[in-house]
Amino acid sequence: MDTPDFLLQKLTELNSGVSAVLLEDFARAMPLKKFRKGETIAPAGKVASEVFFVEKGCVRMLYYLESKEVTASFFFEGGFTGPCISMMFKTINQQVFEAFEDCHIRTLNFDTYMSLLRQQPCFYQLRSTIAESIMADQELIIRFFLSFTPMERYQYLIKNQPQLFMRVPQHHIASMIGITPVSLSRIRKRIAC
Amino acid sequence: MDTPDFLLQKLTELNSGVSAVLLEDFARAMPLKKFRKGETIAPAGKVASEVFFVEKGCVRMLYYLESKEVTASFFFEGGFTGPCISMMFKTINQQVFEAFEDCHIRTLNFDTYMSLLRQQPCFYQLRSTIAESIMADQELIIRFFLSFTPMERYQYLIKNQPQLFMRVPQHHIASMIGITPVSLSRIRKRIAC
DNA sequence: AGTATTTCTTAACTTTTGTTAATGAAAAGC
DNA sequence: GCTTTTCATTAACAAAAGTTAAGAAATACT
Repeated sequence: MDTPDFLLQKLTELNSGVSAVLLEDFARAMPLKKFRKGETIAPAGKVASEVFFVEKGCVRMLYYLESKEVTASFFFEGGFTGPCISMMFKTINQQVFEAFEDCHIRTLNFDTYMSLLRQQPCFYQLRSTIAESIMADQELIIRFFLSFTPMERYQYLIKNQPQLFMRVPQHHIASMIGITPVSLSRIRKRIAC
Repeated sequence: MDTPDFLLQKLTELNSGVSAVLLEDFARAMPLKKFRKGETIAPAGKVASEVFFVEKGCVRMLYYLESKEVTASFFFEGGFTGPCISMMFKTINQQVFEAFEDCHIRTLNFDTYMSLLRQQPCFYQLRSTIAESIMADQELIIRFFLSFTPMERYQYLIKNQPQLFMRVPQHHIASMIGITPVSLSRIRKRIAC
């Protein structure tokens, strides 16, 4: 019913060096929560207390700025995400996470996390591995903005994140690329002709 | 003469939870290397074997793209940096690091790092802390690109990284912002009037 | 000190993006 | 099934950025 098999599989794939038995303990410490489409999984404005694993559904991460919102990214089945910075550094969270579809989310609570690390210091290996893999993803995104034009960014996403186009409307993709929906529409026309 | 006092201070400030004695061992494992202005500290195109601490001078990080180069960032005294992703995941390095001024760099070699972690597993705490602090920096940069216009990015840098403007020519700052030097010049004019 | 190089600015022109508004198509809600 | 809302496209115009080139100012080098 509520077995964390999928999470365990993804934890294993990280190759953190932590034993299978311990990874099971870790996975079991992440209870399942369900969210309806549109619900907020983590709000901005306060210190976050938990991070997530997407078991089913799709999560949108966005920033609010002067009453406007900017979509930063989407996370699908198998993804680790959440307001890590707010939770780890106890800062006010700026990253809003919302269920973009009906979602099954496994959550890792800060206190649970700390107690796991205290009991079993080799979970620090897992922590390093997760942080470093997020770091690698972010480095790609930064390079994406620094060295690609909006058109190249769009083509990059088509090639590298095709699932995005099956599940997310175009105006959110425009936002991720850093342009308006109207501009993306024009870019698509330029490519087609 | 060659004591790693400054590095030790910065390691301590990370508040990783690792004891002062062990941090000293860690700092001593990072030998000092000197680079002349313009020299390459880490090249692209091969798997990186070490990461850095800037003890003196200024390091530029850049990407090559179709014979063009894009400046991504600068690191000054007290900064941890280097081709972490290449070193940790054994991938071909894309991030070029060069001495932008004459530099004193302390280097952490991959094998040394691994042996420190093996001997003293609590260095994993340090590893997590460093990875998470880089993650926080990168998250800011992504937000910087997603939600600011070029002019707002320029104003953000003036406010938050004034040392940049004392030590780095403007065309490199334009590159970091994601625009051409000509455009930055126009933005400066718009702000002045 | 004098020359060469780098850096910044400005101009003119092209290309791209933002903005606003209107239209039609598709999807969601009841 | 019908209405409402969301979404993508297009047009027209304004604003901003890219490109190329030229010139001035600052810097580096010998």
